[in-house]
Amino acid sequence: MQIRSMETDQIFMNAPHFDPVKSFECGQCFRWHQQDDGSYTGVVSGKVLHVRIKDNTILLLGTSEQEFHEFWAHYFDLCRDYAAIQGRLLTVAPWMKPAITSGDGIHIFCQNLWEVYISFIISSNNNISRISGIVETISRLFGEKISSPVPGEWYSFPQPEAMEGLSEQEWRDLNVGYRASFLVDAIQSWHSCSQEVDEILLTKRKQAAYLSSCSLQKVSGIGPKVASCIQLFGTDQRNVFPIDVWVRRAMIHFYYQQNRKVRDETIQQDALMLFGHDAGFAQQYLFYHARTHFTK
DNA sequence: CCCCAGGTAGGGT
DNA sequence: ACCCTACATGGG
Repeated sequence: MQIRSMETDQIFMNAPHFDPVKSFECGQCFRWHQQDDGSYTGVVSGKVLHVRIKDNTILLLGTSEQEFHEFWAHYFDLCRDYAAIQGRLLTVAPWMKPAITSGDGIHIFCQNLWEVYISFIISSNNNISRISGIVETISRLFGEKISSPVPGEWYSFPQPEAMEGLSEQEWRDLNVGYRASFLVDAIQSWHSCSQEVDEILLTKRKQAAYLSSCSLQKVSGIGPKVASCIQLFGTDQRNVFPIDVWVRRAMIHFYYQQNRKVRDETIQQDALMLFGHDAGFAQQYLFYHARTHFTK
């Protein structure tokens, strides 16, 4: 990874095996938006960043070299050896080749657990553009305005306290549909949920957050798929394999030889057995490949 | 009009 | 343990 800083608020970067656009588009995050010129702007932990790709170089606007090293490098997961992950995946599953080829450059971002928790409850039986729209709306209404060198109006993802008082009807008025009652329950349950994270943060020495799928699924609106997405994108657990319509199609296509009658539990078990601690990365490659190559 | 979307809950055999 | 369906909303 190479960094250089020509003027204030601006950084040039080269990183092998990191493709920001694929990473933004692989469905892990909902607050990175493409501008008309093809660049992306995102709001993360109260910070705004503008990302432009030019001549094989990544241009970052809105941050300093110090903040980049302290914050963005970790968020973009730049220290992980993705080539090694791909090598391990191909060793245990050569049929992953096409998915890895199309998804090469995807990084799994280190996102805020609370934001992931709420966003993926909204995601159930919903499409990505509408999920993004709802997340943007609640940020504008209940988040805090951010001042940034990046032109535009920006709002942070709301803190739990800012949404604690919302009634089911108020959620419905935000067009979340039947997920309104889920969200009321989820925000209520967050306290006990985050307490579990805190306890583990205190008892373990590493900066590792851990949440069990079981405890997550006690919350109404969180089933196996959403729970594993919260684990994968909101904690540092990577031995999880969220199964949605696209990943199911990809697994049926590549691994089960078109056998449509495979249960999700079976797919989950097989994937964890095969990929182990790399399961989350395998899942991202499969999801991205299916989304970009499968018509239906 | 239909079907689909990063699914889940609740009810039936 | 395994089906089946309703569920809001917007887009194709």
